[in-house]
Amino acid sequence: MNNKKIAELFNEIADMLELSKEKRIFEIRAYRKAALTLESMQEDVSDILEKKGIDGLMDIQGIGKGLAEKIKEFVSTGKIKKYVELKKKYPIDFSNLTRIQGMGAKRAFVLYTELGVKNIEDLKIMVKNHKVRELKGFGERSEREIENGLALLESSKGRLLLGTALPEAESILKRLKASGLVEKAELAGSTRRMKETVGDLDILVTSNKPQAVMAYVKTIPEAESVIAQGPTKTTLWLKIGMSCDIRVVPLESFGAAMQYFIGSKDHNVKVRQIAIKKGYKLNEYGLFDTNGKIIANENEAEIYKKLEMQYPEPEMRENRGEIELAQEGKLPKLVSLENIIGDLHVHSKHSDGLNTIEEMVIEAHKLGRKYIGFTDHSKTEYIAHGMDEKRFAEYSNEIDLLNEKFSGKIQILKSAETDILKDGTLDFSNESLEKMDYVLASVHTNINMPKDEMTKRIITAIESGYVNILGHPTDRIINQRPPINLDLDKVFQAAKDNNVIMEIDSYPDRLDLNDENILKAKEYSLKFSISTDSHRTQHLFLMRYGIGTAKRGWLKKDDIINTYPIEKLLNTFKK
DNA sequence: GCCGTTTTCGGCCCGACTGTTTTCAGTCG
Repeated sequence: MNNKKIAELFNEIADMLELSKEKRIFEIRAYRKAALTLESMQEDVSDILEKKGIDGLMDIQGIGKGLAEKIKEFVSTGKIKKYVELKKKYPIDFSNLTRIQGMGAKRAFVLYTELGVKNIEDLKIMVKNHKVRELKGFGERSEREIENGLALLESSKGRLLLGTALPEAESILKRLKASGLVEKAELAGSTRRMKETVGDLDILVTSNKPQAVMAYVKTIPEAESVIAQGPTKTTLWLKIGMSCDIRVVPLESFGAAMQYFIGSKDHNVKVRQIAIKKGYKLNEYGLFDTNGKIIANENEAEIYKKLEMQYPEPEMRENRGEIELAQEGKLPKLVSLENIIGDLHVHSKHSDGLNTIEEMVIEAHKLGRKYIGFTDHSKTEYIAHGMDEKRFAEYSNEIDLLNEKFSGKIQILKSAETDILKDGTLDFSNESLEKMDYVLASVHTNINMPKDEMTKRIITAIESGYVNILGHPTDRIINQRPPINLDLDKVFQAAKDNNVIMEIDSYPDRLDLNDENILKAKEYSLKFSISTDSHRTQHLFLMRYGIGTAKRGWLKKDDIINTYPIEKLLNTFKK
């Protein structure tokens, strides 16, 4: 993946430019913005170059001729000349040093010129020998902060999964609401936008006792230490290994604060630009006219309205075109958790699930599901106790019996998560496949195949005439395993031609397809199934993560097959 | 270095918190 490396280089170039005498702050900002964009992009820049050339790069928001050429230079030579030149002057490991809280390029440079610190290891030694506190602009306090930062860096695991962050945030919110000190407490930031990974938590509260709130938040059991605290904002370090900002705002500016703190940064910059064009000023306290008079502040939707825009749901706020749609009044009405009436990817004890089919069915019924499809593994998944044809027949009989038992309450569908084998064939006999209500097919083995072969393998399965849903299509595991090598355009086209549905696997470390790939799949007018990939009853609740991802991919109710009544659903599966 | 309904020049979001340089630069989001 070139994107991450180039992003790192761009950030370092920005760091080094910050040190030059002439203040090229907008050039610096351009590098940082491009780095941010590259980091969150799914498609590798080398693929873009290959397909569309340098123009393809320049189509990316925030990347113009200069940066596109630098990207191209990196892809073809592995280097960026400008970076190499600057690095001669500043032989400092900025990208790691600036990961320390409170350490930017300028402080890192002082450490280099005064103490010769080039990297984290050097810094550790200087901190240990108490050399840092002697520097001008640093003190004992700063040295201690750096020491803490170094320790933190070693213990932190980077961005946490949404599935870890969201429950933590909800537990803190619940505590704040129960404290009696706040009127409103809401989640903001990337967690509110349901981003698949989260760097820190942002919580917003309104209170007429901000001091008391600040005193209280230090004492919550989730907190390990206090990183910073002022009269209206506290930054905590949480035991789970991430920081959490808690801000107090007055009730009357709550809407403006929510708009600001939900982000994303890119979205906000653009919204503020729109405000400026209309002669307004927007900040976290409100929307103001030229005389400083408040136009809107208490209600978030009101702010968008005054800017002549529709209200975009938080999941869409990534500056990926939602602002323009909101201005035109053309935002889609996004799917919601309430629209979901079935789950089409569920495991039981018949393979690697923890619960029986009946236990899963009872839980799904409690959740209000109208149907549940079982998709235990096929025989190739021997570690997962996958089923052969004989065991599939037993499983099939059990489902028939349970359908009689639960008749009128919830319908149980018969399927299997059929492995797509190395050559693209399916891991069940056609006879067994024909007995299923639908076929979910996934790749689990030989995941390191070259792109052409992997694409061919999946398309072969799609064209078999048996597959209805392609399970976790890219097979990535967030923070652990990259996506398989696939030409998604070809796969999506084949899926379109063969009426195959794309899965959005809600399991928090999968979220596959992800938001960007969903947006791409939507261009092919594909349909989607949001499923939980449950392996125990508790997993049936994970649906909300898939919904969040679907909303980030701008999906509407009608795009999702498990919002359909059962008759319509079964029709969708007809070949 | 990017970008365009102020369009090829001249703008580019805005404020909080910290430490320490007592009036502000650096950092962060």
